[in-house]
Formats: sequence, structure tokens, C-alpha cells
Amino acid sequence: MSNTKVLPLLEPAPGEAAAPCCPPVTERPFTAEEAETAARMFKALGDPVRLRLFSAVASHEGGEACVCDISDVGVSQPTVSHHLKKLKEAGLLTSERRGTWVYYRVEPTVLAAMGQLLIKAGPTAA
Amino acid sequence: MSNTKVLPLLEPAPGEAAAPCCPPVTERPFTAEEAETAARMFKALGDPVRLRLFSAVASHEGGEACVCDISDVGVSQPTVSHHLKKLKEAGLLTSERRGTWVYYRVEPTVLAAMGQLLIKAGPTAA
DNA sequence: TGTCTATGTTGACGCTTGTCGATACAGGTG
DNA sequence: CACCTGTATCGACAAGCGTCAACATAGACA
Repeated sequence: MSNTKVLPLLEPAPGEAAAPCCPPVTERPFTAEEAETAARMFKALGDPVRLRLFSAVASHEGGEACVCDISDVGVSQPTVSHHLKKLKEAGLLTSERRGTWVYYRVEPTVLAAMGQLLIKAGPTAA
Repeated sequence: MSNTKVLPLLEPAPGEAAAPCCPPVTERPFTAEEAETAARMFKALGDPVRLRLFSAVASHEGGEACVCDISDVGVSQPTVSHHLKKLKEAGLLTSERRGTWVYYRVEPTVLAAMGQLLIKAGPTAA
């Protein structure tokens, strides 16, 4: 709301695995600060409509999709826009306007970072 | 509330990697049903207090912890109980009473399942 | 039995969130 | 310029959620 507050989650060394905000959940109890940060990401994926939108973008060709390509999720256009904004504010998506259309793209390091938060390590995704 | 409705997420073939509810988000757009199921898990981790509790259990010796070991998260005891219930309902934790204390344990396949939902594949965790 | 500790449940409160219709803005086309 | 399409914002509403104090329940122990 206030503004587009993107989370300071990741400092992705290029070509390197993502550096998540927090250690794996199994390593040690999260501090309040870590939990605040990580929970914001999980929360963003905690709505079915948002998860569908996110998955639609993530699975789209080139990891990016026009809003018009993914907005068929059973809610009104303003609601789609609202959810995409939330995903953007959570640092999961970025957007770029190209002519008439707006394209959303998955923040590439985010998937690996969140994944590594749950399991010890893993490939940089596909 | 109604009852302890555990999600029918996983059919873990013993000794085998977890079978998540859904394909990786990058594979194809989630259906409404898949999104509903997966979002319930993410939502459960989308609260800072719950995430701290979950991490506290997950990182505790043996993957299980007494409530008394983890309830120092800055909220009242009923609130802790409430959040643990939510995590249980989401299928992320199980609980067992042993004498005076109640022990919570991480549903072992869940971490791998959620992780593989974000990245293509990974180790069975540590 | 009674009492103490540990945990769960209930009921209420305020805040947040998901949703929509109406409207505004951006960019293309004629 | 006017008009149309795609997307974002606004304002309002209902529902959900996190929180607490008060109370209830379960087990240990004397």
C-alpha cells in the first residue's frame, strides 16, 4: 500500500546459488526478525489465487508472462491486479511495461532461496 | 474447530522422496485445486509466530519438541496453542502427549514436499 | 481426594485481507 | 484529436485472522 516495498532478501552472487534470508528451518530456531522476513514470502504464496498467478508466471515461457496470459483465475481484473501487486511487494515478481501490455517475471533467485529454506540444499532450479 | 482436518498431501513411500501434492510451480500453472492445497501449507508458514514455532520444532533435537521448549516467542500461551493447532491442521506438525507434556513433531515428508514445490528436486533433507 | 502444573478451548476484540464496481491512467490506432 | 483496450487505483464491504483473558481439561503427585 504505502509503497512498493521490496524485501531485502537476496544478494545473489551471479552464477551462484541464492543466498536466502535465513538458514534452513531445521538448522536452528528462527529469530523474530528472520521469521518476519521469511513469513512475508510464505504469506504471499498463501493465497490460492496468488499461488495460481505465481505458478502461471513461473511456468510460462521464459519465466515471464503478460497479465492477459494469466488473468483467467476466476476473479475480477482488479483483484488480479491487486494480487500481482502483493507478489511484487513480497519480492517474488517483477513487472515491466512493454507497449500496451505489462509483463510479470519471477524473481529468479527467490525460488531457490525459499526452497533452501525448507530443505538443506538443492539445485538452482531448472 | 470442526476437527483436526489434516491435509491429504503425501503418500510417502517409505524410504522414498516425498510425493508432493503438486508439481513444481515452474512446471505448469497450478489448477485451482492444487493451488488450494498448496496455499494452505504456505499460509500456515505465513505468520511470523507460526514460522518461529515451526522452526523451533524442526530444529529441535530429534525433530520434536515439548511446547514448554518452544513457547518463548513473545505471545501468550493460548496464542501459542492456537498457532500450533493451525500448523497441525495444515499437516505440518503432529502432536503426542507424553505424561504431563505435549510434544510436537515435524511431519517428516512435508519439508521435502514443499521444497520440491519450489525447486525442481532436492535431497530428502537432513 | 485435592492441588499443582502444562496445555487446550472459548469468546470477544480490532486489524487485516480478499473481493468487487467504479474510475483513472497508459498506450496504441484511426 | 477521439476512441478503444489493457492495467492500476480507489472506496467500500464482509470475512478471516491474531491476540488476549478467562476458563476448562489432563496428568502427576501427595
